[in-house]
Amino acid sequence: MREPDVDKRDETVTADDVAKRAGVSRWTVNRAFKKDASISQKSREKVMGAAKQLGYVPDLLASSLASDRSNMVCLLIDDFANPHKLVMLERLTRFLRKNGWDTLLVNTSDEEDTSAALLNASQRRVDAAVLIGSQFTDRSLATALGARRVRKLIVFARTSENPNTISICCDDRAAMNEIANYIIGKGYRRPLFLAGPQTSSAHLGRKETFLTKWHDTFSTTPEFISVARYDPQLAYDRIVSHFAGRTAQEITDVIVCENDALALGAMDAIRTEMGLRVPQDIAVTGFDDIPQADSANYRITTYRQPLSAMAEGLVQVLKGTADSDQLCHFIGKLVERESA
Amino acid sequence: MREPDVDKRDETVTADDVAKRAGVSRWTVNRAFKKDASISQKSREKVMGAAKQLGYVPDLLASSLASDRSNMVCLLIDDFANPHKLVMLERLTRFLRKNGWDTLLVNTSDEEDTSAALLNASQRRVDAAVLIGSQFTDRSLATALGARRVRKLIVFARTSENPNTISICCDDRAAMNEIANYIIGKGYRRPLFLAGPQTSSAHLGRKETFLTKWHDTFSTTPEFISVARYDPQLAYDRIVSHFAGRTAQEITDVIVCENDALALGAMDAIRTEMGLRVPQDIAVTGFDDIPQADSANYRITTYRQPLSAMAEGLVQVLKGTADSDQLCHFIGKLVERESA
DNA sequence: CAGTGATTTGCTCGCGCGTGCAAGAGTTTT
DNA sequence: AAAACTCTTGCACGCGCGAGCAAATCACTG
Repeated sequence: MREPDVDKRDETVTADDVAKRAGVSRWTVNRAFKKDASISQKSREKVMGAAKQLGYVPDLLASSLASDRSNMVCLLIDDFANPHKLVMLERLTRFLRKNGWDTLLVNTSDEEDTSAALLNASQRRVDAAVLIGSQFTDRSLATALGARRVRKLIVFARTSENPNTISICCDDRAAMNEIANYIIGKGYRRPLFLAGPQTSSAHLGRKETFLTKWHDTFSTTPEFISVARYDPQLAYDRIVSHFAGRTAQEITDVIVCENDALALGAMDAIRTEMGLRVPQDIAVTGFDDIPQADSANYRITTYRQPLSAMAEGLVQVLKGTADSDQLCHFIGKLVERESA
Repeated sequence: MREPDVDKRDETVTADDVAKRAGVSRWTVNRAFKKDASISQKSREKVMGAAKQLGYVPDLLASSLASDRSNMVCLLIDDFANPHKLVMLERLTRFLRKNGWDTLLVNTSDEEDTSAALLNASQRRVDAAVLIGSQFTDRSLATALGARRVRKLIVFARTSENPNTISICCDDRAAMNEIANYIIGKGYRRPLFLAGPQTSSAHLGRKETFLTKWHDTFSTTPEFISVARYDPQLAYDRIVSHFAGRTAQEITDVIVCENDALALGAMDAIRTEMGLRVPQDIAVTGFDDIPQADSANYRITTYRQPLSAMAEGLVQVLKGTADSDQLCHFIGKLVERESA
């Protein structure tokens, strides 16, 4: 059996059409499509039958306009060189969709300011805007908040000092301390910290935590360098230039990277450009546990954020059932591999 | 100076409010925000002034409902293990946004069928749905077309036999022939083709083209193997199992991969698991020119699709100004590196 | 300054559905 | 069997804006 009334599909079929066919009112039709609506089993079946015949589905645009809830969230991202973003996108879209939210993806790498993008999102009445990029300064966040009708501004996988935003992230301090302890336990004593953009407070968190921890333990502050983007290529170049003309393995015995994207570049530089071995000559650690970190070529010792739990946290924030104390204290897991 | 009337921002400000303040009608207000509307310079300035004071921006939701144009396109993706997707997402979102379209990202890796996702997209009245995943069979496309109100169904970076879809892709046949010629010219004579999911007609195109070309030249048909997803890890495992217990370099001198995602895994397998060198023992070619292909560790000889031109083509399709003959014949560029 | 055409402005009606209430139907209690 | 419920259904009104037309205004010309 094929769908009946196939010819009708060109014109938009509204709840009124279904109502006429099912012999009920339009409101009963729309009730039939609401999960917890007050409607009898009998008329729901009548409606659903008619709806299927006509190929009716509720119009979410009209629904959003009328109810002032769009069931869309806007994801702002500016950091497409970092493979971890693909993982985050996969996880977030899946969890959001499973819970009834659609995802609006906005590329903010072009925008000088995120506020334009946020303004645009607000024009669509998104229920929330989620920042998962890296270049958002707290200042730009502040101005961005000028764009209202964005009910919730959420910073994902990063801490934010801005009191008007909700931050969902793992406990970076605990995580970095765990990495530091691991490194110390392994006997490394001449670390180099490779950081990302200095505008990001996340990296401030990780870098500061590591440097502080090290200082507390050995009373010396390790060297650190940074790159402008979380981009393996930039990390590669930076490592090369940092060690140019020096005997790297005598200066440094481990490179602690702010995340795996940087670690990839660092490892490539160590092996290909400098001709050294990881971890024998110089060890490397990362953060995020991206898929490549587990590949045969890299095998990076890293820290896995509990992305699914964090995505679940985001859903709870959207539902308004979140426990705000827990949102910034997700606990991940150190993944020990061969790179350190 | 900070924004005046800050206190007003909590309530939604509509065109009516602006109209009252500017001393014009509501329709004049909305005209002021339309690029090519018939409105005098003077009243536009009046309106814009009032709008800025009140913090007004047009509501795209209401606009979409009234005009039946949402200015949204839906991107369907199921292939998050392929790093190339991140590049595509970056490019597409940027071009779309620059031309006035917002992007709805739908993760279809969970869905048994894409039609559910398409149905959902249609409920949002997207102007077009763009398939950039890999698992869409032409059969599923056919059933997916049952979900109407999706004005345009576009298959991006892949050919499609379905006449109801618009396919935007580079000329795979020309590209693969170029790769084949390159390989032949380099003197390789024992190729192995590593393909992706057999449901994808794109891979059919590339694989078939290569095998046919080879047969035409040497009257022998090379061996080929395949994996279920464009995932480096799967490619790694497949290559390992394929050569298990055999002296690989005697069987094969080049592995032609359907894309870079597979090439990454293949190279890792050759070097790490089999202890061989690329390209001296076994060469490798890819397709897509993902960022990692250019990294010091891989240096993959590959084929770069003209993504920006293709994204521009998508925009033209949306605008209705596309030259349909050209949509499937974008020409890319062979990028010669050290892997073959 | 009336007359003509070009431009600008206002307006009616509708996009498809949600909210909240009141009327109707169905069920239980005494 | 009437009263007292509960559940279900229908409805007026509104969400914010757009298409298309009619009225109003403007810019010239002779």
